[in-house]
Amino acid sequence: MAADKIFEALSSAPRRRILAYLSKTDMTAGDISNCFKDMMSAPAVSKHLSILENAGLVWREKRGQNVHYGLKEDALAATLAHFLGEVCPRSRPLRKESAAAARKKATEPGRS
Amino acid sequence: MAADKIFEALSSAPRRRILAYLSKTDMTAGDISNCFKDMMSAPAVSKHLSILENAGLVWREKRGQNVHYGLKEDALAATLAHFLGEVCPRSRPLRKESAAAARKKATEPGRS
DNA sequence: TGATCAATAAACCTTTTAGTTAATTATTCA
DNA sequence: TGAATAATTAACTAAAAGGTTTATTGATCA
Repeated sequence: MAADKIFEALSSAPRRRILAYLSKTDMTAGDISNCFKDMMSAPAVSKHLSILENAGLVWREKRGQNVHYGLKEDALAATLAHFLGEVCPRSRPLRKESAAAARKKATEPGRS
Repeated sequence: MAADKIFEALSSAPRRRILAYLSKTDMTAGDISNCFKDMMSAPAVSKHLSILENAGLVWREKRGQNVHYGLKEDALAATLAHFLGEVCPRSRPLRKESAAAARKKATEPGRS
């Protein structure tokens, strides 16, 4: 199931931090690596990125020498909203609203 | 941080399944263990329950020989809504609504 | 009062995760 | 073309997760 990979990906604080960065702007692997330079090596960051990509939470695109990463908001919002709807009955109205937002977004242009 | 434990707790499919059960009704440890009887032993389920409790996602109460468990919806909803607000800008309206719902609930009677 | 049952704790084992350094691939540019 | 740079892959290690079986605790009841 897709949600398995997504929740697994979200279980790591560095990975959630990467998602937070990418929610503000797209970044290259090097940019992201720099944010963690006093915490872990570039290959470690690269692995986190591939886990996020594999979970469908980010896109990646090679441009010249660099690799750019960006957030796929909808995948994240849809999974969490679905889960909330399943587990928190009171949140079901939220889920509907989120689905509507996702639908609206899907008709707009742009990546992700 | 509290969110760390919560996301860690959510990264396991059996634990998410337990939360889904508890979203329908409170259950004893034995009830829950039964739902997993062909997948894992009772001590394994007990460990999952203690992880969920430690993350603040469920409450537990000993009644006679049994231990009853129940979902703490608000903790879950608040954490996921906060995270969504942080990472998915488009979801911020949802977050506000969720906060309002939690506030309203807080003024009502009842456990959790 | 001691046998039984529910639940958890302890001890242990195996697999997975998360990091490291060194090696590789692909691109740029002097 | 070949030196430098960005990013990833490979090989390895230490620690943590997740399961098992056995032992323990505490409540019930014949």
